[in-house]
Amino acid sequence: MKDALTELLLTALAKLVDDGTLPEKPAVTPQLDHTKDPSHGDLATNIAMVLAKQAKRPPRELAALLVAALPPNSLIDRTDIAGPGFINFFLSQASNTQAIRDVLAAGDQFGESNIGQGRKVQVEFVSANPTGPLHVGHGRGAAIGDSLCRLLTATGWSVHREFYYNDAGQQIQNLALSVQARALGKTPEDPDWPSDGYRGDYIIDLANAFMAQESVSAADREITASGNADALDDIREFAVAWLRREQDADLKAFAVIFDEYFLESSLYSEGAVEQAVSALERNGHTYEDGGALWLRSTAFGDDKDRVMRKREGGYTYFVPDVAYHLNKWQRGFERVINEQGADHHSTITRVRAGLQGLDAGIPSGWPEYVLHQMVTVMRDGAEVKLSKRAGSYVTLRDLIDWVGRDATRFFLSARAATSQLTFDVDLALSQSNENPVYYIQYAHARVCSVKQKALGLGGDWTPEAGLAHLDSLQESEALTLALTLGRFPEVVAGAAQRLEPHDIANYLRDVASELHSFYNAHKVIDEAAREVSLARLALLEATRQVIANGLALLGVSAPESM
RNA sequence: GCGCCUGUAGCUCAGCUGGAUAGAGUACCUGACUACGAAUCAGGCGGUCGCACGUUCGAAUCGUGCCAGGCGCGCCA
Repeated sequence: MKDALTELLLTALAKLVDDGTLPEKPAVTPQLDHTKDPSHGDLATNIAMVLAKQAKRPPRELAALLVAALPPNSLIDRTDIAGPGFINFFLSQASNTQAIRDVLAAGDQFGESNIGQGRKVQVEFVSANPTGPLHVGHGRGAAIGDSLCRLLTATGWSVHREFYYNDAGQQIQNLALSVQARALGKTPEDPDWPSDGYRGDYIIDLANAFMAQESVSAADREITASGNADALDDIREFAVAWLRREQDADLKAFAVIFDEYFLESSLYSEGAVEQAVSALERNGHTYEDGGALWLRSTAFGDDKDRVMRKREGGYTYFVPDVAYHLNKWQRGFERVINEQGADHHSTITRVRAGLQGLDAGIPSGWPEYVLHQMVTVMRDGAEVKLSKRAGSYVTLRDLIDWVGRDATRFFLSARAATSQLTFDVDLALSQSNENPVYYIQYAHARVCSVKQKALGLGGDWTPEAGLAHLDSLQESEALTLALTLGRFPEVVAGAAQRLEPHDIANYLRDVASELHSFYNAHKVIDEAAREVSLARLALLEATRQVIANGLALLGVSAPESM
């Protein structure tokens, strides 16, 4: 719809260039916006104000010339010149209801596009180390990252979902020592409990499973415990697999899947870390000082230079990260998006600096980052800080257990990632009009119910039959809704382009609201008025489809009854 | 002290690649079920868009400076 109107405007502009009103072909394509106020029409453009200066005419006069130059068409009912020089377009009834045809024709593919043209993009998200259950921050990352993947897929990208973790570092050593201590009957209160040990109750379960020689299989590994409490390597390996399995269970409950799990340890074992370091040395971006090897990251915009190899020999944490990203680049991902908590934002400059220093032809803004701010959980009017199981933090599993998967996903992805998020457990739990998830799902279920009733009448009481009578849709509520449905592809494309899944949640709120308004104002099934009834049925089915498609992008279910 | 994010209605938040009287939910008040799902709808109340300058025909949106909150500033990961 927007595109068709843009074409008309371009034709009109070309005509004005021909007759000398405009000195040259405008460099910008006209901007068309959906209006907030119905008295401003359905779509509006500010192009006359933008071009007023070079046309050397007042905006309103230019607008009038532009309107006069519009080719004849069936899209526009009438136009209006308003305010300082806006051109308002009032769409024809047929344009308004076109979306209904489009939706029913495309079905669950409505909203999709081929903007990505099949190009590869890798999205790394969650990337939790296997030292404990996933916390709410990981949950936010999982919800946002997964929705980003769905949005990118819907817009024609070939998406690779990756989870990166460290299975061999100091934190894992602390984990193994903690499990061993539990296996030997110690508690965190004992004086010889490992310093920096993990204190959560899950360590007890883990130790018991190890001693019972249990077998565990996670998405990317499986192992049987030796049950030998003296064998720290055995414990380490088992603990990692056990926690990976735990995390997989949580991710599965959250409907989040990955194509690949990438181990930090593999970067060492396959020499990728050493190769990256040598390349940086060879390119002259390093120097030694105080027994350590430094990266001259200030040459790439960092505040200060960073230590790469510590005096005692080990590499600092960002070095394998550089090697990892070089690996991503070498795998052919010219586009990479990392979704992570904002508390790690300081690594961005370092990793990019390291990548630049490799002289591997990597663009300076690569990879892209989506950072989410912190989540605080509120319940009964107070902040919840502890989980029984994990001890020091609220887990993703806690949230799912409390409010269910749909509400958890919706709440975690319905806000801009850049905003701190307050997760109100009581609100997410309420089965009432207070809860936006139910509000949207209710709209879907309501349509399903009406559709069932219509289909029960037999004959041609189907949404498809209504397509022949769309011109009988005349009420403002119906036309408003139809126009909103037609915006869905733009909304999806915009959310994917800006990497902002919360746009979808906001849009669905609007759709549900307009559906409910229409529904309350007009009876859908009236056997005495077949044509308009069938047309309304088609409108409802199109609405249902758009809600289902939108919820799918958020990983939220679209129930037929509630 | 430095960097990043945030500051919009009592509360939770949209709007932020500049556009027309600043939106939604919630809370509060008033109405609507002998109707296909009232988990709904209609109406009302409620805002110096943190503050101040600046750019612009036009600023919540862009720039600068303050103020407030969060996160990060390790030879920890």
